[in-house]
Amino acid sequence: MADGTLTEGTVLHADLDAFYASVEQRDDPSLRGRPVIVGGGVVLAASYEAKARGVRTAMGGRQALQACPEAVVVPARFAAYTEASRAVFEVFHDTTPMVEGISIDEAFLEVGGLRRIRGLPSTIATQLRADVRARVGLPISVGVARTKYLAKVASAVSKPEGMLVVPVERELAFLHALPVERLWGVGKVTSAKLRDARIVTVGDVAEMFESELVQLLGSGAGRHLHALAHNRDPRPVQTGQRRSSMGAQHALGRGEHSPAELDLVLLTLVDRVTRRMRESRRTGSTITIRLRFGDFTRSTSSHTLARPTAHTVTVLDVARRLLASRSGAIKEKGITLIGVSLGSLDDQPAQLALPLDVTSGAELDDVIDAVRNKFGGAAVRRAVQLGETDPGAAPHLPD
DNA sequence: TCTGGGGTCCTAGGACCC
DNA sequence: TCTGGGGTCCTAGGACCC
Repeated sequence: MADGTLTEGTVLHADLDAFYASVEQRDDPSLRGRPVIVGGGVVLAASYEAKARGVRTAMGGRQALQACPEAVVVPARFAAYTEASRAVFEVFHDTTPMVEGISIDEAFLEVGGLRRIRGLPSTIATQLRADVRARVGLPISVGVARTKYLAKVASAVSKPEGMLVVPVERELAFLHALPVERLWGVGKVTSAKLRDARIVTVGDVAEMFESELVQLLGSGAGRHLHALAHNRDPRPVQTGQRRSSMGAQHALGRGEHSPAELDLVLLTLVDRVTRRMRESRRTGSTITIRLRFGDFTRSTSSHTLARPTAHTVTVLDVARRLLASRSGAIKEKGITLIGVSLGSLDDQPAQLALPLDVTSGAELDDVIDAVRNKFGGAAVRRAVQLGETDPGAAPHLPD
């Protein structure tokens, strides 16, 4: 760069700070400056005041209150977080068209093409933080670097409410000083394996041969970590990424749960997922149920349909059979969580034109005839039209 | 003091196909 | 009587992320 001795990367990683807790503090001034915990059973989010006293995300609620008895515990308001996220992403999109959302509260932004109109990446990042604060009222941290991964590390290091630019010339020095746990993909298990092998910093990882890491961690994780430790991360910021599965889950209390109760939970979950899918005009063909048992072990079972669907009854039927296939384990160990998800997502609105699963043209004709006889030709045309333009709006037929 | 509610990606074996 | 190499899909489980 002509106007500085150090070169700026063009990838921004923007990450809202203590997102859920910050929304609560924004909406209720009495919570500002105080330790706030969102969620009861486990901590979904903790404000920085609470984090300073040792409260961590995913911690048990009672443990959190032991660490910080003066904390204010508030229930989660997911609708408010979704709305806040939407508003923040609007600011992102006003900053650059190249936005890749990663989760409800973070995104990558490519700003390399904006130099002439908006200035250096660091200038854009500063403006972005001010804009989010002014327009949405939330604190956000931003990392600036040449690669996505490094930008993400930089934003994490800069928290809370900070900003960190890692100049290209200083990438490796910055990276190698960090603990291995900062590497994307190093969690509890991998961290323990690495530490057993006396690999403590990213620099330690960088000194190893790729083959050694592969031997230690398997080929996928080994190669991945080796690349990250050398800051090799060629992935560009990509817009238009679509989710590949959609699901819903529900934690059950310990103790007995009758089959009727489990079936009701299952129905509620299936209804939630399929409704969301119809709203976003997606269908899916692989149905997975996820269970957690009383001893905290887990299992999943899945079934793939011949054709994708978003039809409640079709999915429910499969989910019921999958659940029934695990009834032995449920009886034996007790059940504490049920989840349902649909994968292999697809856009197939035609499949939803009629919310009935038919497997042949003849069956489809029978259905259409039945509808025509009962409701008249106008109803058929309207259903088909709705199905083509907005599958989620296709009316369900009465029994 | 036990433990939300979403997601992604990887591995590995078996079935099946050419 | 012996029997390769490669590919894809499905299922189950595990690690990890926010």
